[in-house]
Formats: sequence, structure tokens, C-alpha cells
Amino acid sequence: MGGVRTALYNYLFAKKHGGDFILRIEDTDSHRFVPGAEEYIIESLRWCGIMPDEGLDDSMHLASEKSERNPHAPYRQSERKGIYRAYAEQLVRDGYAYYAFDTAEELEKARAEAEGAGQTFIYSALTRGGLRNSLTLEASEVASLLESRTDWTIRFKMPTDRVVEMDDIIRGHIEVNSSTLDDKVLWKRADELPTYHLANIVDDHLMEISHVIRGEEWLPSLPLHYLLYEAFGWERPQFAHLPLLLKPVGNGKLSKRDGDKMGFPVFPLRWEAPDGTVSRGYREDGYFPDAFVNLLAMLGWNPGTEQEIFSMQELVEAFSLEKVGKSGAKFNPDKAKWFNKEYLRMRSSTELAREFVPVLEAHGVSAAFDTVEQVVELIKERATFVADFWDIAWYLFKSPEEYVEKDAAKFFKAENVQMAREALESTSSAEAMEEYIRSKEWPMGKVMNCIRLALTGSSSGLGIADIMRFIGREEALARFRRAEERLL
RNA sequence: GGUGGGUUCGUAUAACGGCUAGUACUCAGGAUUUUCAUUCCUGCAAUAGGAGUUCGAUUCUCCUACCCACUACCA
Repeated sequence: MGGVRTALYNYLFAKKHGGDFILRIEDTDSHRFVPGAEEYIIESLRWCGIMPDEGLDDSMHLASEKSERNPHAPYRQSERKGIYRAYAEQLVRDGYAYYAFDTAEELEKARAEAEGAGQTFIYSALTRGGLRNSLTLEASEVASLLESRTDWTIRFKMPTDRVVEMDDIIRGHIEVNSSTLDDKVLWKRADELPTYHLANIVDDHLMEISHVIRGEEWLPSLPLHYLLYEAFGWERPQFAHLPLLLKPVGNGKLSKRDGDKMGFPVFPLRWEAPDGTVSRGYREDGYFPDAFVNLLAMLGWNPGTEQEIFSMQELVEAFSLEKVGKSGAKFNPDKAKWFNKEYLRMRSSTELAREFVPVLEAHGVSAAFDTVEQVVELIKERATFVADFWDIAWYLFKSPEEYVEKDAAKFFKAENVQMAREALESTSSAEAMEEYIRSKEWPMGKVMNCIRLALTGSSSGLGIADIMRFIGREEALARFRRAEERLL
């Protein structure tokens, strides 16, 4: 959800200002490759109607070849592997970065020691003088290590005591002293891949990115990114850091577990992880994509008016980063359902009927399409999801096999049954029956509910007139007789 | 621990430094209805605490508290 919302805000901002929304896959961590994840992202965006202007080819795969539509291809960073090393080494040449030869074990040890002394180890101006890197070793040794080993990295040489002044569209002016920052790894010889920081800056520059709109978790990296743009001498884009999506109860970021625990999806589409665990999706749970997009849009942003229901086009027109909030937004599952309910009502009965037909078939019911349409017309105000339709209206298609005991005891009493039978048998339509009951001055509620119980098996549901119109007088009488046989 | 960010009803949020702090969801009550649902009405409920600036602070400044993120050869 968080990822989709970030994509959505990027998309809305781009469309609002006549820009392009570009899809780029940042897969620079070879250890974290997840099969199917890329396809999942693309399918999710498509379902939501967040179509990238750039990044996909005609078969909806990430574009690898440059074309008129995809001038910055490839869009998968693992495919751009070759371009990053030169940029990293340029920084080394210019004195903004250096080679580091410390092994994972050595760093691990340094961290453990610092922790033992009650401190935190960071690779920085304070510590790099005592570590194995191109700043401390002889040039000749550096040259031979670069040649002989394949586990070195290029680190950013974080300046000391520089106040980095930053401006964020959402958060305003922020200042950080560079002395509190560490020498981040920019490029790894082991897999010849950059880390996020380098790849992001290089690609954003190469792809002519004007605005970086991303999650708040990136805010602490912003000074590094500023310094990188500066080191390259590149014009930097504008930044906007979005508030986090928080779990509905308690504190912290929204996680997969929250959804399972509280019964709502946290993924746009059903997702089966490589380890076999399955997470439900909004699509499979019956949410409409436009409802999902709408509810996501309202999580952290507001239009400044009281309008809550927005089409994608309306969102594009109304969106502005200035109206994005600063504080984390707790996700509210009830409100999510409310959105879907509103969207269900806006759908035409024809459209909903088309979705209802397969549900009916799954229950062994086949009905004429215009009949289904009429049913939908009758029940759409009562439902949140199309999947609710069957529970609401099943008795229009089959007679009840059992009766809710409590309701039967209350309404299917002998004295009511007498009146109900007479009303049913002496009239030919629901309207006439109602008139009949009125003229006899019988208690309407008791008689009607007695009939309803026979027709539906419980004391709640659609109006008797509507039910009878659908099942017909004969079926109504048959159901009533069956109820009498079974209950009296 | 360090750095940064954040804080208005339970939740999402509104309010050029100036109203009785508004709206939606949830919840409760009522009206309508043959039941249920819908619809409509009503209600519950908030500026974290403390200083300061000001004629006036939800809004600006500072302090405190609490929450979150980051602190990896992950993004």
C-alpha cells in the first residue's frame, strides 16, 4: 500500500504538471532478488490505473531497449550495471570518495568493540583514519589491493562540520551537520553494483528527473544525496518526503502482519512470497481499483475542500504537494470499506451484474442477465462488495433449507400463520396482499415477518413485495406451505 | 545512545495569527420502513504539557514529554 501510494503521488504530480511518470526498478541488491516482484509491481500499477509514461515496452515488461517512448532505457538498474563504476571512480579522483578494503568481518568486529564500550561505530572522519582504505594506505598498496582483491568498496568521504542546508517541499528547510553522518558505501566491487544512493543520484540525473517524491524513511539520507549532487556538480531535483503509512492500532509502520491480524489487505494484489506465505490483496478482496486509489490518495493528502470522492482525473487536477501532511497517517480499514461502498453505488447495475453472474454460477444458479440486473438494482445499496450480493439476495434464487430458530420462534407463531396464509392465498399480488392485511386491520409487522420467514428463512431481508415479484406467487405459496410443514 | 522528523475528537483531516475549533469514518440514540439495510436527524468526542511573542496563538519561538524513521557492502 505504501509503495502504491508513493507511486500514485508521483503519478498525480507528474500528470498535474504535464510531466512524465517513469518506472525504474531499483534492484541493486543482488541478495534480495525476489522472483516475480517486478511483474507484481507492474501488474499492481496497471490495476490501479497508474500507467508509467516511460519504462515499459509494448508487452508491458520493463524496457531494455531505447526507443522513442523509452529514451532512457534500460530501466532496470541491474541492466545499467556498467554505467555506475565510472561515476564512482570519478568521485574518488575528485577527492569526494575513496576505496575501502575493510572486510565484513573487520567491520563487524569494530562495531562489536564500539558497542562493548557503549558507543556506536560509524565509518566516518573519526574512524576512517584507523581503517584500511585508500586514505590510510600507501598508493602502491592500494593499487595492488584493487588488483588482487574483489571485496573492496568505494565509500563517500563525508566532509566534517559542514552544515548541509536542504529544502523539502513538504517539510520545509532542514539543516544537518555532516559530522553526524557516515561514509556510505557507494559501489561494491564484489557484485560490481552500486548501492541505492549512487544509483539513485546517477539515474535521476541521467533520466532528467525533476522531482523526487519518496517515503519519509529516506529523509535521513537526504544530506548525502545533496552532497552527491554537489560532488558531481549536477543540478539536483526537488525533494518531497511523504509521511509514512502507520498501522491502524498501536505505533509503527504498517506491516503485513497487521493486515492478517485485523483482517484487511496490505497489498494491492494477492502476493505469494517465495517462501510460500500468501498475503491477500485489495483486488482479490473485492475492492474496486478506483476506490483503492481514492482511499490511498486521501491517506496523507487532502484537497482542502470537503470533497472525498475523486476520480483519477479529479485527483490529478486537485493534487498538490503543498497539501500533503507531515505526520504519519494511520490506516483505517473501516474507512477503506466505506470508500468501496460508495464506489459500488456509483457503478451501473449492468456492470455489477456482469460481476455477479460468475458468483451466481458458482452457487449453481443460472439466471437471465436482465434478471440479475434487476436483483443488483434492488440490493446494491446494501452491499460493500460484489461478494456480498449472494448473502444478501440468495433467497431470490433458491428456497430456504433451514430457518433461523430465534426468528421462527418469534414470527412463525400459529396465530400469525393463520393470517399470513389467508392473506397469501386470497390475493394475487404483494400490493393486493398488503391492502388485504390493512383492511383486516391485522398487525402488518407480524404478518409480513411471518411470510418473510417462510420465504427467506429469517426475519431480515428485502421487502416482501420485491421478493414476491421475483420468485412469483406460486413459489411463495410453496415456500409458505413448506415452512408450515417443517415448523408447526 | 546519536541524528532527523512528527504531535487537532478513537481514526483521516479542516481552520490568511481573529467564529461556538468544521467535515468524514466508527460508535450511540432517534425518525422513516412490514423486518434488516438504506436514507434523514441528533449526539459522543480533539488542539500533548509548560513558558514566551502578541490586543489575540491550533497556527510563530523555545523547553519538556511522547511517537516515528534512520543509524548495513538493504532499499
